[in-house]
Amino acid sequence: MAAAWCMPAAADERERAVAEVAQVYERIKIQQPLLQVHHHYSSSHQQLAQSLLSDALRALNVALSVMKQQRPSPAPATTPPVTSSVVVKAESPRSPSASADSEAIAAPTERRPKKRRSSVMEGNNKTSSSSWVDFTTVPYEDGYEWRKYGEKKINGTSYTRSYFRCTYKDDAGCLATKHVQQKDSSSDPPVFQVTYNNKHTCNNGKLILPFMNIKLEPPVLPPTLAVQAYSALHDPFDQTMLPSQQEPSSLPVTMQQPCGAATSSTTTSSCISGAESCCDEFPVLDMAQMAAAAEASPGYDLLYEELSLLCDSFKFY
DNA sequence: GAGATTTGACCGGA
DNA sequence: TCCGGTCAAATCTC
Repeated sequence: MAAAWCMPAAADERERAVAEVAQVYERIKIQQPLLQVHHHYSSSHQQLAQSLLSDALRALNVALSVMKQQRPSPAPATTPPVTSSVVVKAESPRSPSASADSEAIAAPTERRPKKRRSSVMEGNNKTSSSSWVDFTTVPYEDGYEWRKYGEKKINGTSYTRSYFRCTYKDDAGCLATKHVQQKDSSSDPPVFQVTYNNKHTCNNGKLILPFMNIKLEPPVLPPTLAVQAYSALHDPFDQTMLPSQQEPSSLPVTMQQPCGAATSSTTTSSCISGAESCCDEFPVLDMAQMAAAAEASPGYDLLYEELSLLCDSFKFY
């Protein structure tokens, strides 16, 4: 059965699954700051939510690491959104007067002619590179640094779209870009659509989680940890979720027997990357407790929803 | 003064 | 021709 994991037929599904898990990881990570915003929560609720989120992020990262480890061909940094931070400023931070002044001073005459672009624009390579979309209410920093390089009013939208590229584009040749578009819906908090293009090739794939103040590196972990991750994200009594009982199209159970051995760990900077040290204290999430917290405080609905999504993502494993 | 942001122009695809 | 994405000069911030 482990062989099935390595079969090319499963590659697409695996890629999809990895992307899905990574997306949930990203969303949880991005929405963590919500806990800091809602000060009216009791400290115990905050602690609970914090704990749950930290556990979920750790578990997800472990699972992602194992999944990536088992890919048939090495595809470094193809994981979509285990990345990226969005720094969206309030509309036009520049003061109106400054803007007006600059216009009055510089506007009248034409700008100098610009250099002609090279024949192939960077963006035109997108067909062969990755692109994915995320929706978030808190487009905060998430570990990568971005530089804004443009802003456009897009037809049919009420808000301008901001364009960002990796700060290290020049230094490291990182081609990661993204654009942020606030949705028209009058939801509170506002929802932003973040579209990512290309993966980060900078920073050696390190992921910095500012909220938890730890660094995660793509770890090399024993597959048993992934099983723990799976267990941690499920009601341990819900046997219907066991992969062996999934429909035929679902992915096989492979974490216990990966194609390639993954035993050595070169990472040291975080608990998640330190496999051995984490095994003993790997969390077991109490979903009932989480649901209760969600009921007790409306703000937890989002978090609960994210974690439920997370669990769903693991059903196929 | 260096680096980041703003913003109109430019470019290519549909 | 329109539109989305990018460029790059001008401007701002530290």
